[in-house]
Amino acid sequence: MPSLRHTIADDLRTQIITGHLKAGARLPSEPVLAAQYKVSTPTLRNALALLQAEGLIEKIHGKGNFVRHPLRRLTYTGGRLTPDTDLHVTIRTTNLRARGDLGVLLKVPSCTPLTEFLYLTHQGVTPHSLARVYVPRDLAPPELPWARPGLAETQETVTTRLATPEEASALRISSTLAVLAITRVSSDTAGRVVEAARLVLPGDRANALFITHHTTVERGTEG
Amino acid sequence: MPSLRHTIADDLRTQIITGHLKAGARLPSEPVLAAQYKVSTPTLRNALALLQAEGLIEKIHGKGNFVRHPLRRLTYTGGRLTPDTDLHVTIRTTNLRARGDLGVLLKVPSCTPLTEFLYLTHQGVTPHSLARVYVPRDLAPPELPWARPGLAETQETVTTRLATPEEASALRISSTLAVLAITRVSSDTAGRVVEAARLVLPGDRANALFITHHTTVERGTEG
DNA sequence: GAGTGGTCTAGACCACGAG
DNA sequence: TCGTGGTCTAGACCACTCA
Repeated sequence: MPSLRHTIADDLRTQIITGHLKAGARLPSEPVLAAQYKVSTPTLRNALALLQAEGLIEKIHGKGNFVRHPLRRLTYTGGRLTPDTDLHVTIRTTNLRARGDLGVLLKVPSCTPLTEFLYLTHQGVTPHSLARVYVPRDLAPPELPWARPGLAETQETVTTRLATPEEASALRISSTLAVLAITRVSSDTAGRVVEAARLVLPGDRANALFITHHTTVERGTEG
Repeated sequence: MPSLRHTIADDLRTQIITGHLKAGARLPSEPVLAAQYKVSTPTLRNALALLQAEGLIEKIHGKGNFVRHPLRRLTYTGGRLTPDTDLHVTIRTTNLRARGDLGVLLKVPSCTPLTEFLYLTHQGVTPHSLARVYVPRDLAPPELPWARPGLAETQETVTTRLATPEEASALRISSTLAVLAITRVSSDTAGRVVEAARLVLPGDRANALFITHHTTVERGTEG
């Protein structure tokens, strides 16, 4: 037996996909919709939360709920964001010292001098991704790490979790929205970690794409 | 100003991490906890939902809320699940025909005969991942696709979304829990799609790991 | 100030698990 | 049968946006 919120979400989803509700359109207010579906407002809000997680609607506090423009998805392609028109990047640089899990990630002792680059990308006025890139300060920092010669391997770990309140406000998303959290570690041929990065992408508008090119014969490297 | 649910989640999280609440222990019932924190039961449940999304607790209907054993995380490593002791796999084979997005994914015309492999992996009694693998029936199906010679490229797209009700019951997770959804497409040197797979991993207990080996010089392949 | 969504309350009833 | 979590109700109050 499907729950009420799923039934309502299914109905609204159909209206959006069929074009009955057009991209950019504002939905009726939550009390009005709740009355239409004969449910309480929390139940209606649960239904909208499902659509929000799917990236079909956008909730804007004080303004209303809006149908998202379809397929405006940000694609993270193994190592970098795909270039896109209308994409603005804000970078803030901070010097700090390794501590705790950051030291483990970079394989450096505690208190090693690091440089943190905080990237915040916007598409138009909409924030789209948040990245913290850490580089040991003794390594040449101004270049793009992935263009540096001697780079041997990049490991990327993808997980999903709910946005922290800080991320939610920086990315202007709900703190109940899941995000893709990517931890990227690049090392050179000597095994030294050249760069570590933590990326946060809103789950309702982001994909991560990884492409593996296979060589002719795959050796049986065990795991 | 932090919300009540975050404050409560922070407190419980601290108790779990410090070992004040031990792995496997059952938390007090939700009405009891709500009374302790002097909040309503929905608010307390919202706090627990945060911890559930982090993988710190497990909610079992009719039994209670339990502290999860730490770091029992399933890691999907670009192309396959890491072998693990105590891992059982159930496979169901179905013959069907391509339609809609499945045809697009496999780059075959509609109604092309396909074989679907439904994988359900368990760790002990706990379901851990759900995968649907599609192979065109005219290609040799019994082998493991990633061991087949002539395989040229694997593209994997990672997104996050909420579990569908069907996935939730198959994986025995809450339908409010985010999952990692991975679409994997493998093609051979001729550009034909050898295999397409849709994988679903519970977000509270799964990582996806991708390793890129860089060659000496990276050509400027544009995106 | 009017209208919107965000958070929270204090219940009710149902479905599941174990004795 | 009893206690558990899952769902839902009908409100209240606050924060944000815009006129």
